[in-house]
Amino acid sequence: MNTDTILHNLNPEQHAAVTAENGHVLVLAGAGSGKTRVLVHRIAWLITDRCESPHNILAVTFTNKAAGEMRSRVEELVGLSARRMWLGTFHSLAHRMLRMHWHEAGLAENFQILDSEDQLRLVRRVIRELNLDEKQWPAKQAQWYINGQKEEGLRPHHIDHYGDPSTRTLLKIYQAYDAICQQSSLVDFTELLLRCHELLVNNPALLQHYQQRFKHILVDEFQDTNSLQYAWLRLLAGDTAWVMVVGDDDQSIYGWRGAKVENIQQFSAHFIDTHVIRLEQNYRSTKVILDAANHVISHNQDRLGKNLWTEMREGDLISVYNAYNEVDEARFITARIQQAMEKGLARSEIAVLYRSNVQSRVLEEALLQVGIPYRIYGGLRFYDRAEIKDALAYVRLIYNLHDDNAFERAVQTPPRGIGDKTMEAVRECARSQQISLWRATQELLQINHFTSRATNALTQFTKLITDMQTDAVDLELHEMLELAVQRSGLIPHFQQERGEKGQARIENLAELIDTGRLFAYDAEEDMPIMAAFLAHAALESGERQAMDENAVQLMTLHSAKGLEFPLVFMCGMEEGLFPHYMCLQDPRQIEEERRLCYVGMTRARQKLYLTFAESRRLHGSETRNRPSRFLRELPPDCYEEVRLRSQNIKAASPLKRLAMDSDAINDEGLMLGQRVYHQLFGEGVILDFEGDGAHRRVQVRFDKQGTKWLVASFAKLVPV
DNA sequence: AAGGCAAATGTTTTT
DNA sequence: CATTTGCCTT
Repeated sequence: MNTDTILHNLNPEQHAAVTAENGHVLVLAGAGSGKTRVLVHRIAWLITDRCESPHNILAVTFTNKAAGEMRSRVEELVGLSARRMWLGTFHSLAHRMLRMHWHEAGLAENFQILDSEDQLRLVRRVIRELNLDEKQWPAKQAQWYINGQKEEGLRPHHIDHYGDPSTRTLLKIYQAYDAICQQSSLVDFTELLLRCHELLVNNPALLQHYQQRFKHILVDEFQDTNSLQYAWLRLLAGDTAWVMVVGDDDQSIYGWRGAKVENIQQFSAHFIDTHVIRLEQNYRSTKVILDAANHVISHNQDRLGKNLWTEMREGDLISVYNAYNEVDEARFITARIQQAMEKGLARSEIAVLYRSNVQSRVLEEALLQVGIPYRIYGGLRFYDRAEIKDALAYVRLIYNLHDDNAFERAVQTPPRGIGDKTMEAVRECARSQQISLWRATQELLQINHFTSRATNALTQFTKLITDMQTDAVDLELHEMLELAVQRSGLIPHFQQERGEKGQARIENLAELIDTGRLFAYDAEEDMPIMAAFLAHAALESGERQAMDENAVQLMTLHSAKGLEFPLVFMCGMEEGLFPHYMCLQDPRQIEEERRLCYVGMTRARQKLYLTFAESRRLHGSETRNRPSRFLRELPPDCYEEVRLRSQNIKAASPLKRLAMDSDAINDEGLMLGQRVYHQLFGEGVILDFEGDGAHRRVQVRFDKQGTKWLVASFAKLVPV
C-alpha cells in the first residue's frame, strides 16, 4: 500500500503527527480524536514511506487486546510484513527480553511468572515464616508495598527505613520475598519490568544492541505509565530513537495503581526536540455530549488543558433520570433499552456503565426479566479462575517438579489427606536445606518421617505426578492439558460441589483443553511451547468473550475506556457511589473520579443517559445519597430531566405514582410502546416523548409511513 | 484433615 | 446482600 492511502483521510494535526520527522512526538489526544489511528498510520508510514524495517519498530500498548487490535490494523495497511515488529504490553515485551537473556538477567532458564494471586500467596507465606501477626501486617498491604518499591526501581538494599518500625518490617518482608523469588526464579509482574530494566542497565552491550535496533518507539495510553515503565522507555530510547507517545491527561484514571500523569508533563523536558501535537477534533460524539463532558472536566484544576470540538450535529439532550431506588433505575434503563432496540439499534451498540461491579446485579435482573441478552465485562477472567489454576498447577508441576507454587496448589486440590501439618513439615525441610518442596518430600519419605497415613497420601501424590510425567512425554499441548484435567481428580472433585457451580467449572476445564488446541505458538519466540503457554496464561488472563456477540454491554467505567457506543447509560450518579466515598476526602482523588466521569460521558456517540437513585440498597442496608456533584456540573442547556412514563407504575412509591398518574393524563393515556392511530399516517408505535405541555412532541414509528416526530396536541393520536 | 458454621468486610484493574 | 476468611468441630 502506498503513502497516499496511508495519509488519506487524516486531518492536519493527525497528518502532522503521523509524518513528524527529526525528533520526538507527544500527541495529546482527546477522547475520540483518533489516537489509535495516528499510531497505526504512523507505523504504516514509517514502513512504507520511510522504508523502515518493522524489525526496527517497538510499539507498546496497555492491554494485550489493544496490542492485538493494533497489529491487525497495521497489517491491514501494510500487509504481513509487520509481523517482525515488536508490539505488545510493557510486560510482554519485558518478558520476551528476559526469556532471551535469562542468563544475563540472573534467572533460571525456566523461570516462572507469578500472577498477583500467586504473589499474594507467597507474601502471606513469607509473613508467616517471619512470625509476624497477619492482622497487623496484612499480606495485601505488604504486596502493595513491594510492588510500589519495585515501581520506583528500588530493591531492598536501596531502601533506608530510617528507624521507622513499620517500614523496617515491610522491608524485612520485601527482602525475604525477594530472596525466595530469586532462589526459585520466580518473577512477579512488576519484577518483569524491573528485572528487564536492570538487565539493560547492567549490560551496556545489550542495551546498545536494542538501542540500535529500535529506531522508533511508540507508546499508547501514555498517561497510564508508571515510573518504572517510563524509566524503561527512556533507557531503551537512548539518544537516537524517535519516540512517539500518545495520551490524554484527562483520561488518566489509574493513578491509584501507580500511573503517573506527570510523565506527560515531563516528557518534553526529558526528550528534547519534542513536537507537541494536540488532537482536539472529536469524531465520536454529538456536540451536546461533548460540550457537557468538556464542561464537567473543566472543573479540574490539574490539567494540561485542551478543548475538544466537533463538527457533529447538536444531537439529543442528555437525559437525567431521578430514580426512586436502584430497582426503579434498572427498570428505567431496561425500558429505554427496549425502546432503542425498537428503533433499530443493535444490542451491542448499547452500554450500561457503572462505578463498581456490585451495581451490575440489579441491572442484570432487570434485563433478565424482560429477556434482553446482555454481557458483563470484568469479573474473573478465564485464566484467573480457580479450577483453571488448579489444572495448570498440575501441568506446571509435571513441567517442572521444583515449581513450589504449583506443588502447593496441586497437593491441596482435590483434597487427598495431605494437610497443613504435613505440609508444614515439608516446608520446614525445604527451607532448612534450601531445596524444593518436591525434593523435601522425597527426602522426608525416605527417612520415614511421617505417620503411615501421611506417608501413604504423599507417596500416592508423588506417584501420581511422576506417572503423569511419564505419560506426558511427546504429548501435544492440548493432550497434556487433557491428561492433567483427567488424572488430577479435579473433575470428580468439582462434581461434588453443589449447585451449578461445579458443572460450570468442569465446562471451563474442557475449554482449557480447547485453549491448548488453539494456542497459536510462534516458534520464533524461541522458548518451549509449554513455557510460552504458561506465560500466556499468566500474562493474558484470558480475553473476554468476543465483542461481536449481540448483547447489551455492561461494564465498569474503568473498563469502558477506549470503547464507544451509540447509546450509553451511566447509572448510580450519586455522591458516595460516584464519586466513590473512598475518594471524597482527597481533592486529587475527586479529580480522578471526575476524569472517570469524563471518560464515561465521552464513550457515548449519540445519546447519553445519566441516572441516579434517591435510595439504594447497598451491602444489605438502605442508603440515601445525594445526586452526584457531577450532575450539578453539567451545563444546564445540555440536559433534561426525564421520567419513566411506561409500564412500571406499580413498582414506584405512592408519591411517584401520583406524579406519573398526572403525566398519564397529560399524555391522554399515551405510553411508550403503545399502538396508536393517526388520521393521515395510519397505525404506529410510540417510541419517545420530548418536551412538556403545549410543546410536547411524540415520536411514532408508523407501519407504512416510517418514523415521525409529531406535536402531541395537534396529532390527535388515538390509542389502538 | 476436612467440612461446616459464624464473623467480617466490602472501589476502580492490567499485567 | 454475598462472598470470603478464620475458627471450631468431627
